[in-house]
Amino acid sequence: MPPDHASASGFDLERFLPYRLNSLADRISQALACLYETRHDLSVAQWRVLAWLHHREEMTAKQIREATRMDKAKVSRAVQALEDRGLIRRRPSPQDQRVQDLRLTAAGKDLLAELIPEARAWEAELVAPLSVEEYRELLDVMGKLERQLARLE
Amino acid sequence: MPPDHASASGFDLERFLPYRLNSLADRISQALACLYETRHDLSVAQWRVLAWLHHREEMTAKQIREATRMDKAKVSRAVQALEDRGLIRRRPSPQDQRVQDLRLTAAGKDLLAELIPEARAWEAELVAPLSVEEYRELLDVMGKLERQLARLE
DNA sequence: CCCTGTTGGTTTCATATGCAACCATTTGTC
DNA sequence: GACAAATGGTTGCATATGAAACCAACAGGG
Repeated sequence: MPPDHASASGFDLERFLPYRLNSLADRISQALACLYETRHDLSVAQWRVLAWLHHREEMTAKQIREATRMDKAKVSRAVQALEDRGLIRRRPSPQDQRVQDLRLTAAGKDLLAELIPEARAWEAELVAPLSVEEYRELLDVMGKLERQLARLE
Repeated sequence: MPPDHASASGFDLERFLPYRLNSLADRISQALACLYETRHDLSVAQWRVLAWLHHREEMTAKQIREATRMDKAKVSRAVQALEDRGLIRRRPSPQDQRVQDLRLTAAGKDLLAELIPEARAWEAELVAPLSVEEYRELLDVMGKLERQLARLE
C-alpha cells in the first residue's frame, strides 16, 4: 500500500514542515534573545526596530511595521521604550504631522556597534556546521517558501 | 576593503538567518493556524497535543512537554481544554498517582481524521515550488541547525 | 517507618500580545 | 473650502504567556 497523503494514518509531527520550522525558529530566536534581552535589556521587537534604523537611517513607524510585519501596537510600544531610553529620536515629519521620522541617537549607534558584532558572531557559530553551499541553498529555499506563502494568502 | 564581520557596518536584518527564519516560521505558523483555529477552534498548543497523541497513542503531560518543548503550564492548559471538549481522556496512571495517561477519545480521533489531511494538503501546497531534492535538503539542513543549537546551549 | 528532597502537574501573578476603538491629521470630492 | 473617508499612531481591554510558587505523590536514606 503506497503512502496515502489524504489519510490521517501515520502522521508524524516531527516530519511536518510547519511544525519543525517553527520549533527550530523558536529555539534560535529564544537562544539569541539572551544576547539582547539579558545583556542589554532589549526586547526582540526593540532589537528589530534598532536594526532596521541602522540599516535604513531614517524610517517611519509604518515603514518599520511593513518591514518587520509586526503589529502596529507592538511597533508603537517598542519605539516608545527606545525613545525613553534615549536610543532613538523621533520627530514629527515636516510634510505630514501624523507621521514621525525615527533615527538612531549617538547612544543608539553605540549600542548597535556592540550588539551587531555579537549577533553576527552568534549566527556564525550557529551556521558553522553548514557548508557555504548549504547556507546559500537554505536562504534560497526560504525565499521560495516566502514567495509561495505570499501567493497562498 | 573586505567585508568585516566584526564591525557593525552594512548589517542587514533581511540577511540575518535568525530573523529570516523566525519571520518565515511565524508567517507559516499563523497561516496554518487558520485551519485549526478558525475552523476547528483549536489553539496551536492544542493541535500539537492532539497530533502527538495521534502519533504515540498514550503519553503523559511530561512526555508531551519534552516532545514539543512547550511550557509546562501551556501543556497543562491545553490538556485541560481538550479534556473539557471531550477530545482526549486522561486518567491517573496506576503506577504513579501523580502522572496522568492521556489518550484520544473517539471524538478526538474523528477530529484528527479531518484535520490531518487538511494540514497535509496545506503543507503540500506550501512546498509545491520546491523540488523533492530541495525539500529533502531543507529538512537535512534544519536537522544540522538543531544539533548545533543543542551544542551551543 | 519518618523526614528530606524530587518530580509531575496546577495555579497565581505580572507581563506581553493583538485587536479594536480612538484621536489627530491629511486627502479627496463636491 | 467643508465634509466624508482614509491614514499614522496611541491606548484600552481582554487574552495568552512564562516564571515561580504551590500541591500532591513518590523515592530514598537514616
